[in-house]
Amino acid sequence: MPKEVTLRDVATQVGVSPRTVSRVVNDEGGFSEATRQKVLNTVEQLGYQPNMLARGLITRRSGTVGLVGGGMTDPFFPALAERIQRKAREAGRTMFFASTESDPARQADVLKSLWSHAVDGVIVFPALDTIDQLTSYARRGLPVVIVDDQADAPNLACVSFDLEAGAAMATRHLLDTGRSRLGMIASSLSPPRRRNRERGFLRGLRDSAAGASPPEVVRMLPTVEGGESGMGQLLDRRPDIDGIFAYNDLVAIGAMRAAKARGRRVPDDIAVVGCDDIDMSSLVTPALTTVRLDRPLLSEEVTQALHELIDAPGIPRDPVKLPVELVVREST
Amino acid sequence: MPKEVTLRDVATQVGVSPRTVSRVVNDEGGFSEATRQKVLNTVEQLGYQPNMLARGLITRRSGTVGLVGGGMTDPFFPALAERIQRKAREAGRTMFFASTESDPARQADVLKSLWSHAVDGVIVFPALDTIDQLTSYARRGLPVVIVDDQADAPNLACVSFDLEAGAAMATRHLLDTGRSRLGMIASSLSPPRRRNRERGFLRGLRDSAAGASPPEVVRMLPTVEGGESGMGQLLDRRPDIDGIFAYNDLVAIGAMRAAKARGRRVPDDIAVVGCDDIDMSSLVTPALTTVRLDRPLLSEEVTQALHELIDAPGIPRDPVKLPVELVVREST
DNA sequence: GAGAGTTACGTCAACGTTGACGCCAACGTT
DNA sequence: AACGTTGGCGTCAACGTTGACGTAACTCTC
Repeated sequence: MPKEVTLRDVATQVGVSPRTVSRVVNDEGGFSEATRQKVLNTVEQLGYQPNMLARGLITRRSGTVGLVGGGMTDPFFPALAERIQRKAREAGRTMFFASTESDPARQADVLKSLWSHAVDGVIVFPALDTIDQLTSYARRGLPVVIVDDQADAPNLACVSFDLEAGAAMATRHLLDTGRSRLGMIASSLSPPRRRNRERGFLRGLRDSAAGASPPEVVRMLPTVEGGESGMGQLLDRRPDIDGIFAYNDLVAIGAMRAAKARGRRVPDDIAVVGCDDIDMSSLVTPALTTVRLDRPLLSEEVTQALHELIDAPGIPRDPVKLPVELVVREST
Repeated sequence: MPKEVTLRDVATQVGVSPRTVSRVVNDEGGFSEATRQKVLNTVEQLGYQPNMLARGLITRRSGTVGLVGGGMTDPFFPALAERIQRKAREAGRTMFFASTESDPARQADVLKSLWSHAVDGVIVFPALDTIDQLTSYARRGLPVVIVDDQADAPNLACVSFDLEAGAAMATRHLLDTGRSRLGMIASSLSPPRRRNRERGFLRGLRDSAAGASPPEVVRMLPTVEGGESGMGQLLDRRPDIDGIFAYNDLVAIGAMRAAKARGRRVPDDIAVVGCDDIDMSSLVTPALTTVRLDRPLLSEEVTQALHELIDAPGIPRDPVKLPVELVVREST
């Protein structure tokens, strides 16, 4: 293979020292306009590309960020990942993507690998209860942005949606539209501290003056299949159930399928509310009422937090809590 | 920030030279069992992690691979990306992900960035007509696996689905089930060379003895919205149309929506066949008949090809063509 | 017991880049 | 005229690791 073009190659051709070429390439100043032109021309001509490994070895900045998530099977994540990646690229960084499959051990592997590749920072959708793992990295000097969980450490920022409020809104909407026997299909992958949706659901019920009967909650994998079996269990436990709040839209879609399969009509017999507002939710029949999470906003906040942590370390950051919105469609 | 633990730190603590530690860590041989134990213990104790930048600088292997795709909005891609990433990790490599947004210029940027990060190889879903761009990198020594297109160069492998056969199967299925006025919604992002689906569609029609009327083809963005407007155009051009082959499942779902919106029933009035078999396709109503692309198979072939190119360079590889399968559901 | 091979290390340079520092000429100030 | 300042560059070392090579001790062979 033809060896790479290096600073030295450009330097000898122009007739200056590598250091000067470096200065021009990084626009450090300290060179004349004439040399600048000559260097840039030669860079273009030879197709010089700086070697990020060498640069990173000395500056301790690799120009990369890691995105660590549970998996790409829930459409909410890819749509977000794409936006984050675009923003990272606009800031001149390249993105490592890594899936944890919601497994703390895998998350540990993934972080180890990213760390040894000297990423400048990571954005993490934490697997189960891994806050200690993450704060440990943050303390070792790695900028970490945690989505949908809270922690306090240097080099660490937290961004979440106000899912408790969202869940409460969804619940009140169910009650306001005449449902009174509610159930929730929650996620078996959320540790107690992160069960905001459940807290919001219960709060929404408590706040309501109406005499709704005590709610049923089941916990399932947050997938379509999980939603199907969750709905099955709820119907078994309480055949007269008439309103469901689902952990996310996939679960809600599964719940609607199971309801139909059992001869219940949505929304006539049972109302269903999801969470996330993935693209699919407006395409299914009936179109899903859901708590919309503003992905552009989240990606904006997350990347901004990360870039601030990287470029201005040491400044403590307050946790950010993003508002959510109820989108009423046909399923309620 | 606490400085990193290096080979030297381990070495001084154990009382050997850094080179010996390196030998143990990389299991090169040339050390006694006793030192091995001591080194490994100290590695563990100090939490030593090899610095991949330094290692990559000298070995010219960074332990990373790039995955370059058009975007994550089509669910086909994330599902594949996740499998590929898992296999890469099993092979000890970390994955860069980059989206080109189907724009050749962005693809060029992305490849440049990956190249300067010294990726060991890339898997590319090429944007439009960018074969020359890719072969150029391959010739410069970068292992490249191209999905769904063909090229010939050193360090380059091609893997595709036999979409022409798939499209022909879909078309014959439409004809065999009594449809005779067919239309196709193709993709405006496919350059002529890559219009296998269209070729297969037309071949399927030609091969059939039955006197089907000449087909209509429109080209749209391969999205739900594209499918909607494509269906609109087809119905305008030929109101009696009764069978549609869509570029992919998203387009097919859009087409079904548009058909319903215009009062046509699927499958009674119009049959629709998609392509890809994304998860969503079995969830919509009516469930979509589609040409299934075997994602596990593709990810297997693609990663195997890449790892062979990386680990055994110079061996020419024949293009791989993967079989497809028609899944008949309710939309036909 | 001399030569050859093997084992278990150490030494040194190099990968491509940037930080720290130094040098010289040109310029401005008093 | 002497002095500081600035612009424009070069030199050298260092980042953490591995490739190439050296070497001392030990083992085997006939």
